[in-house]
Formats: sequence, structure tokens, C-alpha cells
Amino acid sequence: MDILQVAKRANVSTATVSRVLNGFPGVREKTVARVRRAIAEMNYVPNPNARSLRVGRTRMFGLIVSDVNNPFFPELIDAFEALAAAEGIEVIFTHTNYDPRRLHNCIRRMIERSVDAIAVMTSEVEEDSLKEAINAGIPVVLMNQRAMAGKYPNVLVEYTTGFREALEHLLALGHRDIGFIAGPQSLNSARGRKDAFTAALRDHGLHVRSEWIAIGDMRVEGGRKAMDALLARNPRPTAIVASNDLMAVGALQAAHASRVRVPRDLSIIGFDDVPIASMVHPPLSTIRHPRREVAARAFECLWKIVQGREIAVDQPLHPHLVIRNSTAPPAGAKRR
Amino acid sequence: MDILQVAKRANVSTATVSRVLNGFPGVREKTVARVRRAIAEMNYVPNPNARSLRVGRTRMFGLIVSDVNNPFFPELIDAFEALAAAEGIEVIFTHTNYDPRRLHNCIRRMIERSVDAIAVMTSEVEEDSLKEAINAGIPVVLMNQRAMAGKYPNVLVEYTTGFREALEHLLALGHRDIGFIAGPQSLNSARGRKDAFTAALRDHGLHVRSEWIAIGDMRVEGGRKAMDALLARNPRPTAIVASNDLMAVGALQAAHASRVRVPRDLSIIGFDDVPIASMVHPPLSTIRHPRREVAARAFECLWKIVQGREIAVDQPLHPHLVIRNSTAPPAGAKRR
DNA sequence: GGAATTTGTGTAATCCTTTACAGCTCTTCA
DNA sequence: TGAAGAGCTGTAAAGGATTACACAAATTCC
Repeated sequence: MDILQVAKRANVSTATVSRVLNGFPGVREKTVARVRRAIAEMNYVPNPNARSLRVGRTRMFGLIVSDVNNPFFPELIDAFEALAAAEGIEVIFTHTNYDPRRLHNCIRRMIERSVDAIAVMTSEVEEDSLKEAINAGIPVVLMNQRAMAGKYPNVLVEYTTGFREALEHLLALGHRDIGFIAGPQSLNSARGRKDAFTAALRDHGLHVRSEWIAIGDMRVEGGRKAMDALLARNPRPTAIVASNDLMAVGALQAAHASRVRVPRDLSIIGFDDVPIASMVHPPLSTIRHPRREVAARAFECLWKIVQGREIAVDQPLHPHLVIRNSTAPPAGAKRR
Repeated sequence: MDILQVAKRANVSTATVSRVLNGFPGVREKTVARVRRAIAEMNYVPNPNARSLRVGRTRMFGLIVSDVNNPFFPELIDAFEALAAAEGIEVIFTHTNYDPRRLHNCIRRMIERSVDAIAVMTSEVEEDSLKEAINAGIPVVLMNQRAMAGKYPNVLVEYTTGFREALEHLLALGHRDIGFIAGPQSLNSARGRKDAFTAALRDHGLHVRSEWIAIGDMRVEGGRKAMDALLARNPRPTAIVASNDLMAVGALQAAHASRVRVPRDLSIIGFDDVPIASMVHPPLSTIRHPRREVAARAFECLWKIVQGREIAVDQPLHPHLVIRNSTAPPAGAKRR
């Protein structure tokens, strides 16, 4: 079923078939039709390996994420894939399971498959791993790796905007005593979120009470424990912002277990807007992470690089607050 | 950076380098070492396209699912991928978004990429789409497509076992009045679940009260509406089994909204055991779908076919009940 | 009418591995 | 000692597409 068969059937050379296949100009109308018919009749599908071998590109992009099981990622993967499919690019994807050392393996695998470009959407990135891709001539785009801003194309998300909106919402409701559930400060992404939150707080002239900041593991369990710690404080915050939704869900559970009613006794705001956020009770107000847009930017960036076009300077994307039912005025307060 | 360079450096023929690369026997110890060194020094990575072109296999498997955003799938994908990676197989995956017609495109894409095998893990399958893969000589494995049992290798899940366990649990608690939230009966998978439930009910000598069966869309919203309908019945069931967790979560929300306490006033059991099941309040008792095992079976099956080995006859897998906190004795009853 | 283009198509080299086959050197054995 | 066999390694032909280059025919231009 190779191109030669088609060429014979259409009574032309393989070169001509190839030209038709790739839509090159300069083939007579009638010849094109003849070739097309032969292709259809023989149900011919070009061999991608032969093509890639010759052309040096595979039309495959790699996508590396931290964890498929984290509900944050499916939308991102979905968006990336949809765009890729539209351009005829196949995506192969792997995950590091949060282990930056595994990034190295992932990238190696992608190099071995000779993908045309790689998007790295993990919270943690070791630069050494990237170098290997660069050395192999494969362009890379990162997500929100401030530490490497400038060195690599990088889709940035301005967390502060989201926290500021959340804060303004809480302040408007009358809250003044606001706690925070942070992630492990050894993780870039968690540190970034905490810094953004404290920055937003400071912008509003509020100071950060360290006893109102608890640290969790970015998962439900950690949120539960962090909330237990915060509930034991005296005085206690009247509102809590969590640095991701999973921990906010844990916080909700802990509050429930301690018979603290949300939102009447305590307001909770999450971050990310993963699907569960709207499925818990009460539905969680949360800051929506623009991950579909992140995926889109990342893909476009790689696509441009691969085509040898200019890439624009990174303008950060902004998360926005989504108000649901986990926020209300503090007990005994009236709206101002 | 081709094999010729390595061969020159190691002072052998490309054939010998290839033999070393592929671990073929019959190369002198010393030569192997020399070649290995050359490979390492030159940081040589074989070109997969050239290899695939020659060998006729790509070491890529396709995985087609219904929906990445459905929390059911990530674990399945993860498990499939992990096994594949262990064998040096790359997975490319796509989703049909529940549209059986899109399966056709998905399979076409996979054929164009000339994957070595395809696993189809969607709820709905049109046979015509599969034929194209078979014609292209690509083996296919299905998940739970009873309609095509026998024609294609097929990983079956015996839903009845799970429902029977759920039922026995509810009966032991003292429930007799048990309702069911089904999915759209136009979908194979939803119909299969409903049939399995009614079969389990009948096995226990209970009859099916049609007014205690409601139909939802397999998502949270549909579960909510279905539950509202069931709550309006008189008499009302004391326990509800939903045909997936998302609808069970919706049911939980509806119960909550109607001030029906779960599990005190009403017991709810879900199906699948997706991550949210344990994150809602109360944590949902549910029937765990053995999807990691499904993925494993599917992969092994394809792997055997690709290697030309015998494949075993399908023994179905069994889901099992996971008891959490959404089930309790009916109001005013004591355990028997 | 002949030179210069333009248009359309074919020839053959190339991309990089794998592998059938051949050939060489050394043992081993009768 | 000569033949047979074992153990290594090299030669060269695939495998299926793309593409630089060449060439023939048709058109345009002086």
C-alpha cells in the first residue's frame, strides 16, 4: 500500500503523488483528480514514519504534567489536545507524579520519540532536564516558572489578581480577619501562591497574622488538618482562603466535623475552580485558574516556534473570582 | 548524529552498532563495550522513524476514552500508561466526547499514526469504526461491550456483583424500599447498569417498583433532578442506589436542599468510586469500578496480540462495595 | 521563427535503521 | 591435516516518503 502503487494506478510518478498529497501547486487539475481517485480507491494512507524520516519532523508534541489524577489537569490537557488536533499535531503526554527528577525521564522519552516540541506544565522544574531537550533542538515552553522567566518561553499566571478579587469580596462582606491555608513552601507553585496572597493582603493595608496561616499538602487530607489547626486559634479568622480547591474541600469537611457552619460561621474561598468545587456542599466560591487559556498560549507559542515565526513577549494571564455559596458576611455583621 | 557516526567512532559497522543497540547476542564482549562507549560519548539516540519504517512497528498504542474531564478516566489512563511505559510503549490518546461518530475520526488518526494497537474505552462503540482498524491490521480491545462479545477481545466487568453487594449491605441494615437512579437508556453502559441492578434486586426476591426508578444524565445535575423526582414519591424509598457517583453526588445535594439528612433519613450508594466520592459530605458509600484492572487487562491483551502470543478467554472483573458514611439503617429500624 | 519563459512531470538521491546473507578466523574433531 | 562448525563482523538491500534537479512541451515575446 505504498505511494508507488498509487503512482502506478494513477499513471504518474511518486513525486507527483507526493505533490498532490501535500497540496503543492503546479500540478495539472486533471492529474490531481486522477491521483485523488487512485488514493481513494486504494484507501491509501501515507506512512508517517517514512515521511518523518525524510522531513525531520514528526508532527507530535509532548505534554508533561505533574499528575493526571489531579483534577486540575484534565481541562488543561483537553484544551491543549484540541488545539493540537486542529493543526494535525498528535500529543503524547506523560506525568512526573510531582517528582522533578522524573521530569528527566519524561523528557528523555520525548526526545527518543523525537517530538517537535514540548510543553512542561508541572509545578516544579529542574533546569538541567530542560537543557537536554534544548540540546536536542526541541523547543520547550513552561508554565508559570518565574524562576526561569526570560530563559525559556513561559506562560505566566498573575496569582495576585485572583487573590485581590477574593480579598475585595471578603472585605465587602465585612470580613477583616482572614486566614490562609498554604501549600508546602518547598514547592515553587505553593510558594508563589502564598507570596501572592500576602502581597494582596498588604495592598489592602492588612497585615499577615502568622498564626492564621496553616500549611497543608495541597490535598484534601492536608486541608482538613490545616483547618483543624486554624479552628483551634483564638481569636479565630472569620474567613479562610485556601491555596487550592482540594484543600478548601478538606477545610470544608473539617469545619463540618467541628460543627462550624459554612458560610454562616465561616467563609471559605478556594483556588483553581476544579470540577469538585461546584459539587461539594456548599458549592465553593473559588478563584478560577485560567488553565484552558494557559494551554492555548502554550500551544500557540510552540506552534509559532516550530513554524519559525516570532513569539510575542509574555503577558501574564489573570485568574478571577467565581462566587458561589461558601462566602457570606461574618456572624453578626452587616454589609457595608 | 546517526548510527554511521557511532560506527566510525567505535570502528565497527552500522550492523554491529545496531546489534548492540538491540541487545542481540553474538557480539564480542569487547566490541559491545567499545560501541557502548561511542554511543555514550556521542549522546546518540536512535531515530525512531527510521527504525519504525524498517521494522514496521512503532511501539505506540492508542487509547480512546469517552471524556478526559470525567473523573472516571484519569485512573484508567494512568494505569494503562504506566504499564505501557514499562514495556517501552508510548501511548497516544484521544477522546470521543461521548459521540460514537467521533470514534471514527479517532481511529483514523491512530491509523494514520500507525499505532501498533488500540484500546477503546468508551461507553458507546459503533462497529463500523472498528472495522477500519482491523482492516489496517491493527488489533483492538474493547471495554465492556457486551454487544460485541466474541467478535473482539473485550474486558468485561460484571456489574451485577457490585449491585448485589450493595443490596446485601442495604438489606442487612434493614432497608426494603430501595430506589435507583439510572442513566439514559440509549447508552449501552447505562442500560447495562440498570439491567444489572434489577437482576440483583430480583435475585433477592425484591420486585422493581418503576416509580422508584428515575433517570438522570450521568452527571451531577441529572442526579439532582432525579433525586428531586424520587423525593416527591409517596411512599418514598429509604435507600437510593445511583448508577454512577456523579449522580449520587447530585442526589446528595438534592437531599440536602430538601433537608433530608443522609444517611439518617436516607441512604445513598454510588457507583465507580471516583475521587469526589470520598470528598463530599458525607463521604459516599460506593461500588468501586475496577478500572485499574480493566486498563491492565486491556493492555496485557494488546501486548500479547502484538507479540503473537495466545490471549486468554475473558473472565469478567468484579466491582466491590466500599462502605463509607452515606449508608445507615432506615429511620426507626434496628439491624437484623 | 527562434529564444526565453513557464508549466508540468519524471529521475534518482536521500533520510536512518535493520537484517539477510556472505565471509572471515578460529576451534574442534575424525 | 582437512573438513566442519562456531563465533564475529561486514556488505548491501530494503523500507516509503520527499525533493533537488533535469527535462520536455507549451506558451510568450521580440
